[in-house]
Amino acid sequence: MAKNQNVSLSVVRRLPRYYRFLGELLQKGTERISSRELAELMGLTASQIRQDLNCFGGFGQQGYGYNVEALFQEISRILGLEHRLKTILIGAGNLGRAIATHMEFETRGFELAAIFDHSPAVIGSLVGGMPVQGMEQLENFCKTEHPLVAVLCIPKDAAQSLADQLIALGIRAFWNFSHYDLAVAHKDIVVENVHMGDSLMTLSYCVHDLLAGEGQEQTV
Amino acid sequence: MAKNQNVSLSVVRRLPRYYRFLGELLQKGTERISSRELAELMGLTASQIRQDLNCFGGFGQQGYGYNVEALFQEISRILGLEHRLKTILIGAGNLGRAIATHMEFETRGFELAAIFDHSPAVIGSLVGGMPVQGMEQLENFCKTEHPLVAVLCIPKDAAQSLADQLIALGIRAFWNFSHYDLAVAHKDIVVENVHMGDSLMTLSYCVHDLLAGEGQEQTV
DNA sequence: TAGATTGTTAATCGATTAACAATC
DNA sequence: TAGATTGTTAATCGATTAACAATC
Repeated sequence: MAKNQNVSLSVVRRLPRYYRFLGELLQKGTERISSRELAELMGLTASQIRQDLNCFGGFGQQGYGYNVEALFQEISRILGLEHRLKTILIGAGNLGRAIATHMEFETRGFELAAIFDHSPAVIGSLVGGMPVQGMEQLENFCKTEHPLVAVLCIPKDAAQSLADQLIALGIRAFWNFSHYDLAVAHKDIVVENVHMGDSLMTLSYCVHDLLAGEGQEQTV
Repeated sequence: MAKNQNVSLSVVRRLPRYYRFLGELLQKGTERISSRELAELMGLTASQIRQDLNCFGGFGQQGYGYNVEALFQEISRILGLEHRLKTILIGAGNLGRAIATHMEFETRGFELAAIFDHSPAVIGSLVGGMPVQGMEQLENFCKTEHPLVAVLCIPKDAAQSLADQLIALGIRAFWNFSHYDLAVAHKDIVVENVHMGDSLMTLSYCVHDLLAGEGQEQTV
C-alpha cells in the first residue's frame, strides 16, 4: 500500500462522515449522486467534496456524478476498513465495557483481541463474550499475539506510564480515552485522542454563548 | 453575560486543553508561566497562546507572564464551568451508564438531573445513584424541571425524531453520541457531536498510513 | 534601569471556495 | 450533439506564526 502523499488531516477527518452518508444513501437504494446533491445533504460545498475526493483519485464521471456504491467502496478501502488491525483494550470499567461491546470494531478496520484490567473484581468476567485478563498477562499476550493497537480506557494518572510500556511491547497506535494528552516522543506512533471532557466543556461555552446572545444583543 | 464577539470555534476548542494543563500546573504548585513555557509544554507556539487568550482579555503581565491560578480561574469562567446547566441523559445502555457515572458533569458546568430509557429492563435501576425513568415521564419532567441540555446515548435511528421532540420540550443543546449528524434546522440550538465511530475510522486510516510509510518509502 | 514578556499588528501559511475548461 | 458535472487551477478566506513596540 503506497502512502498517500500527505493528505491533510482535515480531509481525512471528513472521510468517515462521507462514508456514513454514502452508506445511508446506499441503503436507500440511491445509485448515483452529484457533488452538488451530496453537498446539500451534508452541509458542505460541492467544491470541497470534489477537492477532498480528488486527493485520492478521480472517482466521478463528468456529466454523471458519482456512483454511490463504488464511492462507498473506495472510501472503505482508503480508510482501511477491510483490514483487521489486532487490538487490545485496557481498562474494563464502565467506559471500557461500553466501548468493547458497542463499537463494532470489526466494521471499522479492527479486531478486538483481548481486554485487560488490574482490578481482581472484574478479571475473569465476560465483556462482549471475552474474559477480562489481569495486567500480569499483558506482556505475554503482546509477545505471542503482537497486537498493534491499544484502546486506553484508564484514568489519567495511569496513562503515560502504561503507554510507554505498551510501546515497548510493540503497540504502534493508541485510541486514548484517558483525560490526558499522551506525550509520544516516538515519531512512529499514532495517537487518536477522544477527549470527552473537553467536548463537554466546549458545549458549556457554546450554550452560554447562545444564551448570552439572546439575553442581550451584543454591540458588534 | 455579554456575548464574546465571534471567537472562532478553533480557539474555543483549545480552551479546555489550556484548562487541563493549567490545572496540572496548579496542582504542582507552579505560580507563574510564560506563553513560551506553556507553548513548549503543550506543543503549540507562544504566539498562538497569546492570540487565543487575547480573544477574551489581557490576562498576562509584560515581563512576568501569566499567573497560573488567575488564568485557570479566567478560563473556567470563560467556559462557564461555575454554572450548572440542567441536563438530562437519554439512553441508559452501556454507553449512557458509563457517561452518567464517569463524566463529572458538575465540574464541567452541568447538572445531570435525570436519566431516561424506554427499556423496561433498565427502568427503575440506579445509575450513578439516580433511578432510570421511563420515556413516558420525559414530557412531564421537562415541563416541570425545564432542563436545557440533553445527552443522547441512543441508536442512530432514534436520534432525529427524539431530538425534534426534545426541542419542542425546550431543550436547547445536545451532546450527541448517536452515530448520526443531528440536522438541526433551528438556528438557536447547539449540537456537540461526539462521533466515536468516525474517530476510530480516522485511526484506521492513520495506522495504515504509518505502516505504508514504513513498508515502502513514498516517491514524493 | 535593564531584561523579560506581553498585547497587537503584519506576514505567512493552509484550507476553502469559485471558476471554468475538459469530458462524459 | 447538448447538457451536466467532473477534475483542477486560481482566488479568497481564515487561522497560524512572526515581529516588535509597549510596558511591567
